[in-house]
Amino acid sequence: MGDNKEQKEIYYKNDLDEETLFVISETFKALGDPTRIRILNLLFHKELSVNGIADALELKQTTVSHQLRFLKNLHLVKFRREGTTLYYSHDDEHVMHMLRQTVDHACHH
Amino acid sequence: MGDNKEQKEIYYKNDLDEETLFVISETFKALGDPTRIRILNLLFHKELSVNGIADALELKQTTVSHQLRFLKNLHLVKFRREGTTLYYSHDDEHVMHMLRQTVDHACHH
DNA sequence: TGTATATATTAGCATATGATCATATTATGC
DNA sequence: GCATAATATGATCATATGCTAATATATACA
Repeated sequence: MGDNKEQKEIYYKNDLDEETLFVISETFKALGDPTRIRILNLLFHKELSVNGIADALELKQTTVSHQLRFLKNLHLVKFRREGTTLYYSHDDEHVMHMLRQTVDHACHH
Repeated sequence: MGDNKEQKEIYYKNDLDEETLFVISETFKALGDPTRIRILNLLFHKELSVNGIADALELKQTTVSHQLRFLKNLHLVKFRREGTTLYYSHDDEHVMHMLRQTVDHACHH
């Protein structure tokens, strides 16, 4: 490896430690399912209730709820309560940015 | 939605069509497995033979071969032949960039 | 042709995943 | 308290996924 640009060069290990690997793969796994992609894409602009998401995407309430729990565990979405209604919104700029980039990449092709 | 920055604003659909959805989810699925992440991370710097990858990551040759086929089908890696040896290297800058970003994101935490 | 090396393919199995149904929880208003 | 609306949870099932062993293919070279 060259010695130029040493200040900007970052050394990357040939292999990743188990914990890092787990975090990375879980993050990408979250984006590796059509239903979750649709939900996150929908939440790109606006917050929505569980039933709001279900109606917009023509999914069962229970399906949406399960996937939202999955996304919430990974801190990719958050929610606020208003009475009995929970309004969900996205909660990870990095992931949303990657999703947007990849949507663009896929569309312009 | 505002009318400002109209030239740079892009309209995104509330829902994605099936084909786009498939491409996106397959791409992220590829990055959603620890073994494939390790292989791509290893190929970030250099090209390597199948056995080279297997040795570096302490994986079976057949495991590496299977995952390379998976990645090749998605055009994420390519190879060149030299005798009986196949040297694999990465073949998708966008995906490699996302991977690097996410590795950084996961490490600095 | 035969042998050795490198890689690919097939088949099997164990586990993970995602959708659905039924049911439970939570909050509101009467 | 009771009824209703919104959401969450648990269990089940079919399918997807990933690793492995065994086998096949391909190339080089004697």
